[in-house]
Amino acid sequence: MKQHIENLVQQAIKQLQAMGELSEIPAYVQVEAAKDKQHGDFASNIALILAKSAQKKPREVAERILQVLPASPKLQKVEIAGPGFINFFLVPNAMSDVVNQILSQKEQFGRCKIGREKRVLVEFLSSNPTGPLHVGHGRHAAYGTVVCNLLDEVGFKTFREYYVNDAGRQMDILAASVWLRYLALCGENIEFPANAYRGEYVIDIAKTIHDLHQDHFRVSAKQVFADLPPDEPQGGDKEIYIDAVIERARKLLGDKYQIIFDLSLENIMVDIRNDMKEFGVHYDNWFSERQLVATDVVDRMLLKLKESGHVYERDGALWFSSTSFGDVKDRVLVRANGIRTYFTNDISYHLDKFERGNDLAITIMGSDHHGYTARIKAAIEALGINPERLLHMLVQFVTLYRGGVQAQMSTRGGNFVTLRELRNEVGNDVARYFYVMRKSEQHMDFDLDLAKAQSNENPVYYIQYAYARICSVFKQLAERQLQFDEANGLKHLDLLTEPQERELLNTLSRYPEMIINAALHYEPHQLTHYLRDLAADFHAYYNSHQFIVEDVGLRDARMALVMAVRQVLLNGFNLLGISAPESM
RNA sequence: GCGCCCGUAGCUCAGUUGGAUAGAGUGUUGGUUUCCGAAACCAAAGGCCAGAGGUUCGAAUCCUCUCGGGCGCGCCA
Repeated sequence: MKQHIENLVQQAIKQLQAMGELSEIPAYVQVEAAKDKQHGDFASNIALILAKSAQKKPREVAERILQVLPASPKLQKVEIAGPGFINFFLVPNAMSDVVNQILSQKEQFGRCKIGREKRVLVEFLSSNPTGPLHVGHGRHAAYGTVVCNLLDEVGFKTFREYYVNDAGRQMDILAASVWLRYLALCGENIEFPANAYRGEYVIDIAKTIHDLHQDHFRVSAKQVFADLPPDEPQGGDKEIYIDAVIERARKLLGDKYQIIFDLSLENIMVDIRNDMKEFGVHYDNWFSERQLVATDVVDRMLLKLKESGHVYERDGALWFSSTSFGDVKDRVLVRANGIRTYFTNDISYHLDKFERGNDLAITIMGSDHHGYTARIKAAIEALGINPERLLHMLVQFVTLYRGGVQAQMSTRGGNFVTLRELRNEVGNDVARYFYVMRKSEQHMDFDLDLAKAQSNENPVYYIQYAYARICSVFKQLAERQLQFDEANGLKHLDLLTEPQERELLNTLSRYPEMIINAALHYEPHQLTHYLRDLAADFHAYYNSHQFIVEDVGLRDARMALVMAVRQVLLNGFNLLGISAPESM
């Protein structure tokens, strides 16, 4: 409908241009749903925009547009208001056709092809596999999934990937932590390093290993700690100390070190995969940094970068002059000790993404890493790839609130730490919905009391209740031995003239454009807001009119409308990944 | 110190390339059920869009500055 009116206006101004009354016309005509019912159903500010170049008063321009505006059976009246807005009033059931569309297109309603099957690799979450996922990660998982769903819905081909950072120092710290816990289980007297991973899960992994291999990896505590530098509590440096512990573990364990390392990694990854599976988050690929490093892609990348002329040596290290591409300082690729940085591997990973034939690569990451985007884009550009093909979406932190006060989030504190605990407490649907109902770059307060409220306060139940209510109406119809005749309903859509029905038709017809907007801006919250609106329109309708009435034509028409509402709710739920309960 | 993000109702937040009287939820107050599910609906109250300048027909939105909050600025990942 919006499109229809835009076309009419477009035709009108083209004609005026042909008549020499307008010099330049804008690339597109802006028509939007009027906020105030007194302003009709749609409004356009086109006359205000054209006024300057036409050197006329806005209202005069509007007059001229109206005079040449093509007639349409959908329009009841068109008028000029305020400083020069053109308000369009539709005939009472101009929108009713949308019911027809929804009921015939079903789950296809809202899909389109503007993505033109472009391939988009979306990397999200990608946390270090050094522990279970916590509540902050949940937001990444939910946001990433829904963004992908939206992109697929408008015709892109997404590929969902988790980059497993299994190659860095953090992993060695984990392996060492597990080993020390394991030694304690063997009966050794272990002083746990200040900088080691202290979570319960480390002990669990150690137990698993001990159950499996008994004392196979046992070394006396005396050997482990002999001649190590002092740890932080003893006045030393915890970083230096933990590195020394790792070195010692490698030396004492030899080949067995890798077994501990792999078992630790495997345990964490199994946990993360299960967590994601339970949360309904699907990945097409789990991309291992270690496997990446094992290929020649890093070497090839470095060669290409050198050929680009933006690489130099200084202080024994190899540098990339990212400042040539707008970064604030140059970055090290290969350290003086010969070891490549995380950055180097990551550039290679990104090169690989594009070599795999993706048109676009989206990285969803924590906003605390925003300083990282400039250098990686710089590297991509240096490699001859258009940096606009790489997009970074930032996700802000999550703060939990319980009883109005901030819940403890530290690893030590007993309250929520993990995503799994949150899901168990509030349920997957609520967690999913809450995570995406705020703009991603907005810092989020997660109110646990609200999330757990099985009542009117909870926005998830509000929209699910609308769905269940509609299902209930159809059950009621059957109980009264009545049939719903869809064809008959569609034939009588012109009977839907109540204000609540108009409102509902209006909201339903907004759905496709809302999906496009949400997808193209990577904003799932637009969908949650829309569903809230739709549910509210339905509840208002429900409370003011009976659907199951004597008049068969009216009854079928109303049932058709309500069925269309149910379909759109379902489509939205599917995109969000929440359930559609037929009763609650 | 430099850079990025943010500041909208008591609270949590929308506000789509600048548009008409800035909107929801929640909370507060009052009302609605012989009727398909009251997890609902209706109504009232609640605002100097952090502050000050500027751009123009028109600013929550764009520019500059100030204040206040978050996050970055490793040969870590």
